[in-house]
Amino acid sequence: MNVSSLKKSLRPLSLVDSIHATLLEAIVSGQLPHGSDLNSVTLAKQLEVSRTPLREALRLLERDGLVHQEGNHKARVAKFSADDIREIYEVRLQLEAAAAERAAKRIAPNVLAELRAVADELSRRNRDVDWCEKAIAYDLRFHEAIATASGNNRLRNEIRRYRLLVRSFCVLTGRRPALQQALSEHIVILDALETRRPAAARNAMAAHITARLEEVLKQVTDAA
Amino acid sequence: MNVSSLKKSLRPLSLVDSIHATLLEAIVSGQLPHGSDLNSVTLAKQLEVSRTPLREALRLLERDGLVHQEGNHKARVAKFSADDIREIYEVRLQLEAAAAERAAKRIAPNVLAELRAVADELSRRNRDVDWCEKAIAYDLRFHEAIATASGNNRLRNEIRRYRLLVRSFCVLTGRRPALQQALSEHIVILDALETRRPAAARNAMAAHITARLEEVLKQVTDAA
DNA sequence: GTGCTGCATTCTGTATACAGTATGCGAACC
DNA sequence: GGTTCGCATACTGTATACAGAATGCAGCAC
Repeated sequence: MNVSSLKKSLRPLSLVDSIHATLLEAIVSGQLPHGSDLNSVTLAKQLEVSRTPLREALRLLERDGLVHQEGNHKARVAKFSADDIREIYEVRLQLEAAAAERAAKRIAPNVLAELRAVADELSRRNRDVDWCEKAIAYDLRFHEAIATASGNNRLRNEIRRYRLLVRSFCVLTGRRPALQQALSEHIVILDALETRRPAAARNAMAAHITARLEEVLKQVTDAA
Repeated sequence: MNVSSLKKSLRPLSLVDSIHATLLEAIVSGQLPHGSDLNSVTLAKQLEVSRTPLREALRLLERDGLVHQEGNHKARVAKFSADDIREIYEVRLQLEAAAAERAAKRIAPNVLAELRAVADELSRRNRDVDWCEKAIAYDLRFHEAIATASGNNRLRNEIRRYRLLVRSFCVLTGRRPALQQALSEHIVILDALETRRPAAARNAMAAHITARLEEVLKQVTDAA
């Protein structure tokens, strides 16, 4: 048996990492609304940790772009303007389009088959009660699979980072993303991947992300 | 007078930020060689700070990709394999190509004129004693100007982040980058920017970064 | 009543203290 | 002689303590 695979479970995340993960989840899930005050004393009490690891976690979140340090030494959950959202999607587009282009050459047939199978099922059974839930999980899996298939770990990490940001303002809008629409765009990308056309995959991914941006912007301006 | 513009100078960098900057400089300048041990007690003594802000700075450097946290709780200056370098340049290429494409539409004529003037001067006076120094400063300015002209702050920040990584292994190779070659590639990009051709700018930037990658890889494998 | 000043409170940033864990070396045993 | 166990040391991760800065409120002046 390969013992080294246990290492991770034996060595639990450092406090900093688990605080980071906890706050991350709280932010992207909307539990900590955009703009909320992050008082280190209060937060430390709530999380039952000391301020030292909490501070480190907050600094990481700042790097993630989810927390904004104000001039007067106050940390707040970041607020995103329409321009911020545009900027973020723009960078995300570049990263994911590159990943799709590379993935077209390298993605494993079984991964492709798996993605196609789920996409087909979602297309057929779009009246299921848990359809939304499944579709969201699929969306995650889809983008993650392509990011991984790019064969570039750093690219994959950057894509993950941006996915967090995007998730956080999907919650902000308070509405379900247009999953049905996204699914059909995914299928276009899948077609390109299956036929191993890098340029087509890039374009399809770019179109997908642009369309999602438009959707989010519409929701944001509607909400305002 | 606009007093708010003073704010930044009144509020000096936090200790964490200056430690971060100091170590960053030490790493990318080669003063702290790749692979060196980063003992928190020793480092804190050397920098005359306590371990708390130092730890935060180290974590940030880890996020920057310049420090690697090993399993046994040891921090080291990151070592980059040829594959790492390829991955980093790949991501950098996507970011900078996108910036160039956008900059072609938006870059201000006076910035363009300034870049062109320096490029011309460097082309003419390529025997000056301080030519290398000037050329390096120009390279920095060139990429920074384009990143800024992209009009996307996040994109610019990501580009800066990657430039640090790239700088750090230019030192690693222990050789001067091929500045003359880079300069002529810059001029191709400038041509595209001046004639406002986004696609051409993108392609020229992509070609430039690919060429730089090849150069660095050659130096790394030679050194090995 | 309105606005300024000074103090009390609170919060952040940094330093230090403490506990648990890894590391390296020497001694004992095979 | 080589290997293994155990201890001393050193280092990391977390908590706490302390100092300086910001905020808010009360009291005073106008």
